[in-house]
Amino acid sequence: MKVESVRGMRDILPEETPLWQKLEAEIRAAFALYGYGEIRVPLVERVELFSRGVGEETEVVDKQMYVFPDRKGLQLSLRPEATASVVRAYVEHGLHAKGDLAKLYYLGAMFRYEKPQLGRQRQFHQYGVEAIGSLDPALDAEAMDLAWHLMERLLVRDPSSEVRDSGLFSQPTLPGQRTTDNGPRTTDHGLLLRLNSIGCREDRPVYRAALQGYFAAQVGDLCPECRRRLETNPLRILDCKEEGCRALSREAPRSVDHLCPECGQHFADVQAHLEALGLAHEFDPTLVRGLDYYTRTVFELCSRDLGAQDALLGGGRYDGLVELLGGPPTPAVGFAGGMERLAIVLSAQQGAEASGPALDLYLVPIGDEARREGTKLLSGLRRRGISVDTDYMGRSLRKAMQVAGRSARYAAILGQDELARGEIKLKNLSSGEEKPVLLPQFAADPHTFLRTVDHTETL
RNA sequence: GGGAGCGUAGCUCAGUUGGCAGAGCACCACGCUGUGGCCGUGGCGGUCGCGGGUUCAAGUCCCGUCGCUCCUCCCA
Repeated sequence: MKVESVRGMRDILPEETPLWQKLEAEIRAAFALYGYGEIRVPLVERVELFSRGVGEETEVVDKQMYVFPDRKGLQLSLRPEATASVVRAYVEHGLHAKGDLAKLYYLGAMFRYEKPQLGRQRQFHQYGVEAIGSLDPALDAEAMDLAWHLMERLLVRDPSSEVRDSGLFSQPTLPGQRTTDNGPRTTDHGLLLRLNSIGCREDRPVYRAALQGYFAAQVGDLCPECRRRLETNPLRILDCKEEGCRALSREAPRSVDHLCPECGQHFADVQAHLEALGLAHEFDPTLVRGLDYYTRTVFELCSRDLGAQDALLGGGRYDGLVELLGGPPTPAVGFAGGMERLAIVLSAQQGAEASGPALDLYLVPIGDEARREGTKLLSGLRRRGISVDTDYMGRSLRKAMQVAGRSARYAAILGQDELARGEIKLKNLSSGEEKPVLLPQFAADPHTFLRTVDHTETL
């Protein structure tokens, strides 16, 4: 019986995992630089965490969330995002009682029931940060600076390597868009920060009513989906890509015109900090995010090189979520990004980058006695820090040498002749230099003896 | 959710109006009996995604289904 993977769930094979490991390492390093500590929360939560926290009417919860009963009938969800879980953990473990800003980051699998396509799986991976406990506009700016810094260290653009022709990333250059033919850059990575403020809990009903009033008067020009949104979630209309809806959205009331004095000042302060940081940002009055918990600042970091699906990560403030989930009133800000999208961009960038042999040494045994001796030798070498492997496929000497040539920097040949003399032959596989060494001494101090076949210049 | 294209060897793909299932790469053996990269010869490898239907005959035509990809949508 052949069982295949579930739709939208894919394997990441050893060929690809080094890329993911690099991604994860860069992300962890960047987060650590900004003072964030890792939190690991469960993949499974009670349904109501997301239906209440993220919002019943959001697309993510309403249409895309995996929901199932456990054996006792408890309704559970595979997490569609992590912010709600992190906040639950923050409240559950009383982190607010420590009276300090909690800076938490996570990295891991999320689940959304979507139609799979390149860079979008049903099990996908997100990284993100949550800074819980401060309303300081400088913290909003710091989150954006962190996002920007992370992309800078990942998206080092090499003009000699063309972005892979994947459709998603081969959109035609738009008018006014810069091309990549003006040499290496150290500061401009084609990044653009889109920014808006959607106000606090008090501002929202006022703005929502203003939007409803505006769109209701022109309901005939809205797409069917947006006619529904008019009642359930009028903010989402601003996000619609239908030309008719977009035209209306351009003239629609702006959330920034419905901010209370505190929110208006906060947004001004955030922008002032961004100016001070020198981050290129663009005010986008139609930017609203898909999840209900956002308040005040919302942002997306986009790449000018990615065409229509250009958002690398998104985030903002969620000053009401901690209280909503049973904690004290606590402001917070964070962002999340998709790993798959980064993996595609990175693999395009370093596709030609050849990695060296994975092993230090490959043992080529000839005959049964040598294989027995080899078993002992391998175990000892590994305990001395030499990465080493041997043939378990019964290959001929020639084939074993072939395998050695592509998987290791050195070969060690052990046969009847060598055993009789108490020796083993070491060979530098890039220079071809070869010499016999005494077996017990080599086993005791392999690093030194491997260097004795390094005299010839390697190409 | 709506629309389109594609599923043939481990991988990349040919396969004509329906008429014996193919190539390159990879793998294995040999040339070269104990020395890799190059070259040559041979070999292994297939429920043609799956299930029905039409037909003397289906990889090819029809219906269904699963999967992937693209557009749209949503977003990360």
